[in-house]
Amino acid sequence: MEELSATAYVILGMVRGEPKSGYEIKAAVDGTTRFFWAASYGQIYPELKRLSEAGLIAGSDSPTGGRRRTVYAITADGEEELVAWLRQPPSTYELREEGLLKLFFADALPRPDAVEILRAMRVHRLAVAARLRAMEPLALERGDPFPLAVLRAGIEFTEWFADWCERTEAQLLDPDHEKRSS
Amino acid sequence: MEELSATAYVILGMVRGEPKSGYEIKAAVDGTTRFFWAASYGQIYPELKRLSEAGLIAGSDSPTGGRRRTVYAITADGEEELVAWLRQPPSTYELREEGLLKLFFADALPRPDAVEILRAMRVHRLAVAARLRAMEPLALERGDPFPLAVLRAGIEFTEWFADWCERTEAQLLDPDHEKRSS
DNA sequence: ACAGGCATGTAAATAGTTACATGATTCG
DNA sequence: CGAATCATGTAACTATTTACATGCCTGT
Repeated sequence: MEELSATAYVILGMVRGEPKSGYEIKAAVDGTTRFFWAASYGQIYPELKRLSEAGLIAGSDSPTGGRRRTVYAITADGEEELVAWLRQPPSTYELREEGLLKLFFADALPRPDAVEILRAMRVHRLAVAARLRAMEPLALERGDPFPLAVLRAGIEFTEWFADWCERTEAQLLDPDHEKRSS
Repeated sequence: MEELSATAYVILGMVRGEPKSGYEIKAAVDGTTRFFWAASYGQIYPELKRLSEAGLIAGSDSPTGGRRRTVYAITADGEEELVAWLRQPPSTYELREEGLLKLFFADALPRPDAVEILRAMRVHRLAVAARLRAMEPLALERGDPFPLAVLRAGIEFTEWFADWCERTEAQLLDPDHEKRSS
């Protein structure tokens, strides 16, 4: 058997516990892991078929009224595969941030426009932080320690980033006195 | 004219200032933006051809001895395109971190193995932080404020992340007394 | 002589997004 | 009734990595 894709493991992890439909998996991803690992229908549905054929998940019809619906449950093989993957040291780390890329080249802009990049980044991050903070009470209620920890990583990261933007903006406007208000 | 890819702008930004060969662009990316925006030869060389045909960069032969070599310089049109892109609010933000994904599903593992994920993440981040710190003196010498700011973002982020791993590990091992040593 | 770095490029595979098509159900 | 949501799926495109092929030049 070939290597599974990261999306395959996202699916395995998501259907562990309660079985889910493709639609529900997408919703779960959007509500939780989206901030550090996304998945689209174009990945999910074909992957569900592959995982099903490989025997790592099993689909069963579960229509809601006249609306056809297939929910997938993890199999023993699937659980084994998931756990084996979890035990391997993680190897994908990428902070894809167009704002940092633009800032890197901001020398090509007049100073006020360059600073504007930082302002835009900060505004965006503050909005994200608010959304994540709003999700925290729900995650707390659920009581699952790992998703909660991951959410808090997202919150802390986003707030740290917004703060970094603010500090860097100040430094660019007043470059000689970095240490004044420590 | 169609929209340009992010890689196209990376190239435009990299050849602004001194002209560079494809090989040098790759080296520059690996030495600087790699931590938040990478590019491979498979993207760079075809993109150089496209940008050249679009008149945004201009290549000129510049062999080193008998070794053929083409360096590309940005054109006025290219500079305009780059600046227009820099002025638009950034729109790609993604923290792709397999470790967080694994941690999210770590419920499937016995507790010590779950904690091991955090330890592996931390070890990795500490190694990255060391590499980035080693690059700081050079960036300081160069005196370009934007690349330096971006590098420092990388350092701060990496160190924050390593610290978060440590704190979260401690909390998972001793969940009831989160506030003891504030 | 040989290793390693400079240099250009392509092919194939994998990954991932976007847009669309289809149709049912629910809620206002 | 119409909009939103549930639900499944595909096609086309874009992005990205990996591996390979080729060949020159420099230092040991």
